[in-house]
Amino acid sequence: MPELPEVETIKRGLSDFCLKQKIKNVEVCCDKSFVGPKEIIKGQKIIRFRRFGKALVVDLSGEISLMIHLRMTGQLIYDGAERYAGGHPSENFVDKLPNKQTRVIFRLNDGTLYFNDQRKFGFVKVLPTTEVMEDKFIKSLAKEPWEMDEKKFYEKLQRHKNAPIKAVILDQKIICGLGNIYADEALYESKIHPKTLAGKLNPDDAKRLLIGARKVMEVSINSGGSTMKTYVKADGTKGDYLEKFAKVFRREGQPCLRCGGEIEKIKMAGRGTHICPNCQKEDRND
DNA sequence: CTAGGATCCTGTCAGC
DNA sequence: TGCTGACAGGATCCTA
Repeated sequence: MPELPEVETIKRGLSDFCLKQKIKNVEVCCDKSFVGPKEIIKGQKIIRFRRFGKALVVDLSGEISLMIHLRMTGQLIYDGAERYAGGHPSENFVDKLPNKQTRVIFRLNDGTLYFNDQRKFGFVKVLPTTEVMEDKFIKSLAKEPWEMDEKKFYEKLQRHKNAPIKAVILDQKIICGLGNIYADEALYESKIHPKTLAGKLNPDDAKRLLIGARKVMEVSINSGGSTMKTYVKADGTKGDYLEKFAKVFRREGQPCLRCGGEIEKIKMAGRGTHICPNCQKEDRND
């Protein structure tokens, strides 16, 4: 669901709307979605938002933090004088809230922050601010594409030489931030077939892939993420990476914007995978 | 250690 | 209409 660009966009948006607000009350509608004691966050003020890969961290006063992961279908929606919504795209962004998928409700001074999550894979976790960096998930994350050294990336790929490259770049412990959309887009950008074994890639391939990953995510962040819909002053701009910038994701049957060939959808590592079979050749005899 | 598949959960859609 | 299976922007756990 939300990948790095979407979480980054949420981070920026919520920083605008929720910073310095006090959490007056917390209502947990689904126990599975909330980990830790909820009582201790009541009365605390939101002082900072941070992002680690696809995880959002909300630092509160009193040395308490919330770690939020949206996984596949999570959404964060702030409803105040204006509405700001991000995460899994759905019409719920404009629906009445709370709704059937609302799992946690934060009552703030000037509005309400809803954590919605259809499939309940995501969660909000309470932990001391000092322990955020020790959190098992956050600690395990690899660097993001912008911080990743090209050589180190190539070396990492060699350590997974028998796995298809798409599966490798979806692993947050290898490179952090890519999900199903941006993995497909980055591979298309760098003209690498997703089934190519990581060990078959040469240093130049690795470099192109890394640069491609940075590029597709930057474009998305600059357009407000692929799924963001911000309803600011009711006229609302809408994040539209998929419609405007995705070159292969959900474009099966349509022409490749580079060669005119037909985009195909295949299945890989249990995920739908989009390629231009002409630009991304599977067989490499080098 | 790596690689691959099942699994968590709810909802929607295509095809009988 | 009703059922059934496939699929969904993620990550973990288990097995070989």
